[in-house]
Amino acid sequence: MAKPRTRRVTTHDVAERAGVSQPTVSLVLSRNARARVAPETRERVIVAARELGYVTNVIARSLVSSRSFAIGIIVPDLRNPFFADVVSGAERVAAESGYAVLLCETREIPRDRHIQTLLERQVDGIMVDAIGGASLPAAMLEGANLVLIDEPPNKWPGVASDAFGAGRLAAEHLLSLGHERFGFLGPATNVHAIRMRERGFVRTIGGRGFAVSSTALRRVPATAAGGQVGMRALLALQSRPTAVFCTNDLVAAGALKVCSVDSVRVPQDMSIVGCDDIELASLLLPELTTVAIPARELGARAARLLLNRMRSDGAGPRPDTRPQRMVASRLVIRGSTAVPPKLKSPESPS
Amino acid sequence: MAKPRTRRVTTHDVAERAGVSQPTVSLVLSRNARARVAPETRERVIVAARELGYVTNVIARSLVSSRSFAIGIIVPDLRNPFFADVVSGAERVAAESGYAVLLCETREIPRDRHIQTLLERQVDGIMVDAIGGASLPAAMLEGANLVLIDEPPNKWPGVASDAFGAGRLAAEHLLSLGHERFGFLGPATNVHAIRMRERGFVRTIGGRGFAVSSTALRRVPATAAGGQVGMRALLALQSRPTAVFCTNDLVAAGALKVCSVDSVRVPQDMSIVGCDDIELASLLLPELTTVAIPARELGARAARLLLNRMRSDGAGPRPDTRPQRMVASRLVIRGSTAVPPKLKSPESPS
DNA sequence: TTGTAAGCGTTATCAT
DNA sequence: ATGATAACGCTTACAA
Repeated sequence: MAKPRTRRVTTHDVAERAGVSQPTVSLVLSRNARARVAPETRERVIVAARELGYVTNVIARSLVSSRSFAIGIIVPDLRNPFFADVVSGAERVAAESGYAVLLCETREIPRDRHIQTLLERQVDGIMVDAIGGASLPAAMLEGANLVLIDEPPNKWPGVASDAFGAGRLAAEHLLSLGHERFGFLGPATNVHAIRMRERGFVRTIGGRGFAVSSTALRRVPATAAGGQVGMRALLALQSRPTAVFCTNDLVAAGALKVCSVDSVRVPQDMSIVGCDDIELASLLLPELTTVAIPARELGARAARLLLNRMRSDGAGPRPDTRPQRMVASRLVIRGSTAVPPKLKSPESPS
Repeated sequence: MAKPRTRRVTTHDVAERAGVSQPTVSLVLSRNARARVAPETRERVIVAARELGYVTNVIARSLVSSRSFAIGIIVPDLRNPFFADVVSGAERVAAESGYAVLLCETREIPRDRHIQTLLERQVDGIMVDAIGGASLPAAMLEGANLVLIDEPPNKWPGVASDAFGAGRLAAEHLLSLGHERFGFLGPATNVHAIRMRERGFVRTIGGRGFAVSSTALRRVPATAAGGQVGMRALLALQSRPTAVFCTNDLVAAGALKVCSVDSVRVPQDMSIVGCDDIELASLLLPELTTVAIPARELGARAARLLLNRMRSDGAGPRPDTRPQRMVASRLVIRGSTAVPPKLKSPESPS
């Protein structure tokens, strides 16, 4: 009962108890099972280990093998459901492969500091999501195993959602409904995916001869509060848009709320399209039409890519630069979009 | 330019370049700065380290110091915004203290497997949130540094939200509005905090001579879908409750949606109270009256408690069992609650 | 098949 | 003030 201040149980302890040498224990307990050990010896070791409550010391293993069996993931803010999903997907894949995940948020701690500590911890790889891949400290990351999530193709490999396609899908949907006056709500940002959503939307609209007028393109933070501010501005416009694409669902939720409060009927008077398809989207009323970005899948793929590259590592200088994997976006039509209200156009006086 | 397959830069390399011994480098680079080294020597070492791009190997440090400077956190599912907040709060505190956070979700991988790998990685502490603290493998955790989040007081210390108080606040609010027929929507679960929310509500109602009739207490999953199922059942009841408390905001969101769809006006015909106060709550229309549980604060406190216990560790057998810290709940009155509709009571024929 | 010996990159305890 | 020297607990040749 009264254990004398439990010291760690090591392979030496197990060896002693089993009456074998320490390396033999190591062979039995850790090895790829392709270690050739006499069955009865093996058995003795296993029994001794269990009786002693032996726990592998991964730290020691890491030191000698130069692999930490840990990977890091850096995201802006876990409170954004989108990033929580990305992390969740990555964690799952990593854990299933026996890798630990070191979580880093850049909300309060600068990105490069996180990178520094991850490097010091000898992580076998790092995943970076949406935090300016272009400006990463290349020197520091010399030889590091890096995978970018939702960043532009770069000196590092990565996985990305089809952000341009997301904007395009939103635009095509609204165009097909017959809309002609469009608004856009989103932040001024250097996050690639966010920019591409906007570009996909604007370009597609433009390709049909329409445009998002400069007054109807509002720069607002990518939050629900931002969406409210933006939509209020749009509603105050001389000639309101009949359809608005929002950079993400949070913004769309804010926009939707302002409409409801101001008795602007959605979708009859105003169509709203979001992006991401977080759970929130289907809880609002009307339910939000949005473009689904498979965040969890994105994280999972990034982790898989990272694990693959780690395996193939050490095989000399790698040809690297595999093509960027694109994860398809998907339009989810729900209740916040419809045909535009009858326009009071010059030709048809009301 | 063409670096010859960069081998790791070690303190030996730095020592050689600086013309000092390896331990001296260690003294300069790592130590609490209270190392007594000649200023010029120190300078030479620092310069050499920078020129070589030296990066501390925390793994090696861990091995010798028997501390990994890492902590683990185990949560059910990061996709629940509540847990994302808990993790976020913990990560922040840990990172600020130089600790890495190993993230573990029990959604797909069993809890005890996570614990095992955490232990193998020699984490300095573990935080466990809402996953059955009572049933934790005590033997395995012998001597481990554990902090429970939102679990009942136990053989391990912990921090918890005032879950009973949350239920009580919801009840008092509805009682003060004059409600007399109550419903409750929540899961049958062994998660302590969830049970206590229910108990706080039911007991408080009961203390005023009212009760949640068995038909109005619906067991549904703690999800939006569950809330929908539950509310549909309540609406179908002979004598509907006029006020419903939901175990969390997700459930409340589902309930609210069903009401809207069925043209049951909230709050005029039906009052709904949620719990957690996740962002969603203020994005719905009407905005959700709810009991705020400071998830982020909960995570932050848990991390602080853990860090404190780690410091005070090694000081022999610890008296442990410090009192459980309770984080206060707070009622947030928004738009989903109001006085009950005029009742068609037996005494006053319509 | 198994034991001996070496070493991973630190920190820590000594002498010097 | 600094340099040998010895751990930390493990994996991996290599020898027996």
